[in-house]
Amino acid sequence: MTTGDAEPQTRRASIGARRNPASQAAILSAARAVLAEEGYGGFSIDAVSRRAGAGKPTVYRWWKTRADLLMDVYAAEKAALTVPITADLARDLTVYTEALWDFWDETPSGRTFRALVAEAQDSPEALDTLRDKFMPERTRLLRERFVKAVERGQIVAAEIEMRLVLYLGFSWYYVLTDRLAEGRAAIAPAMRLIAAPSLR
Amino acid sequence: MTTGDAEPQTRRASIGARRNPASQAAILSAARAVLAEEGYGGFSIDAVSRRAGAGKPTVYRWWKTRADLLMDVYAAEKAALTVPITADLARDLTVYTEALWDFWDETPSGRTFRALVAEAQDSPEALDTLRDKFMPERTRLLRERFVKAVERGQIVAAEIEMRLVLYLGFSWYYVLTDRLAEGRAAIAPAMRLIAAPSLR
DNA sequence: CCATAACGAAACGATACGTTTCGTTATGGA
DNA sequence: TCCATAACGAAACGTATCGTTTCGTTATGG
Repeated sequence: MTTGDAEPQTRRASIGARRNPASQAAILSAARAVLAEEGYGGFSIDAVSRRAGAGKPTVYRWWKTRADLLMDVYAAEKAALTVPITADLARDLTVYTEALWDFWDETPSGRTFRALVAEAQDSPEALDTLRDKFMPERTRLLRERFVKAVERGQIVAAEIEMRLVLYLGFSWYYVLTDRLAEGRAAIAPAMRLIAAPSLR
Repeated sequence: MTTGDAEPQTRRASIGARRNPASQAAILSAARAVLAEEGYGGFSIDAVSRRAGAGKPTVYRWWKTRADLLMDVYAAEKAALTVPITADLARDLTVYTEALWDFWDETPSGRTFRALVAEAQDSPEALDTLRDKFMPERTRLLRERFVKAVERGQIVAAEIEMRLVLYLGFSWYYVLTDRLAEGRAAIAPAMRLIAAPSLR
């Protein structure tokens, strides 16, 4: 109860032979709160279900694995983040990255993201989820911006993947070492390098 | 016993009122084998001590935390990796990175590295160890190469940190998503970008 | 009206945590 | 030579979490 996510005292009884969305919402909210307060180390299904006032079977009914729950916690923040789209790729990337890092800082999402990456090292299934579902969804707009830059003739198509990974790795490194604040000043110059015109 | 790291059947009894280095060696070897075969998910102190034929107190006597043990497992591989030093930074980085990725692929070190990063998301102490001890040791030679490039007037000093993080993030992304094989072709062009001359 | 299914609670048997207790071993200073 | 000392492996400690099962309760929807 140290955050505003106080769960109701009243028991959430059955509403009949169908799933209760209120249970799903309570669990998501509890998961968010646990991550914010305890980080990945304190994130257990037991802790989440306790805090949500839900039974563990209810948690597993809605989410098969911890990774699935983490992904939904991340998605639930529904950040109003879009990648700007001008003719200046470096500038667009800089604006987006600064907003993303703010988002990671000001919500539990940074910790959720770190938890997802950690979870992916624990289980191959979680890694597949991260690689084949989470990342593609989250990098779609970003990739489009690189495609546009190709169409403008600024960079070559064969380098899209390489530049995208340079971009992602840069943010991953800072968030995974919990040094977002220290890396702030490096964003703009890094984006200029990542968006630099292909030579020759 | 599915690797060559078979542990002795003979019990390692006390050798008196002092630590037995054979126990340390057996535990390191067992930790290496567990990581290679089970990955981070199967890496527990129980599993390691069982495999080493050692008591858990012996493990904790030599290593305070799992992160400390993981760091020693990584260090024990003592890769014969050095960063070449010519006037061509991009080429030096490419040669080094390809060797590093081979090393990560051919030894349990890739998995050990992934385990370390995951462990750092679990505990703040492990993160400190990774950030303040492990990474500085592992990136010393790398940083020196960037310094040399500055001395040659190829890049500006203020960009060293930014370029180093671009470099590290690139490898982190591929190893943490278990996609080293797929990223191989991107190494050389990425290194050319990271080592590109500072403009103006 | 009643078969159905989700609900919270509690307990299950495993496994891992980090620590303690035990009997055994052999050192190294008195 | 003797003996306090400390590390050894083994086993057990109490606690926590895993994913599952069992239970009585609830209220739907065919």
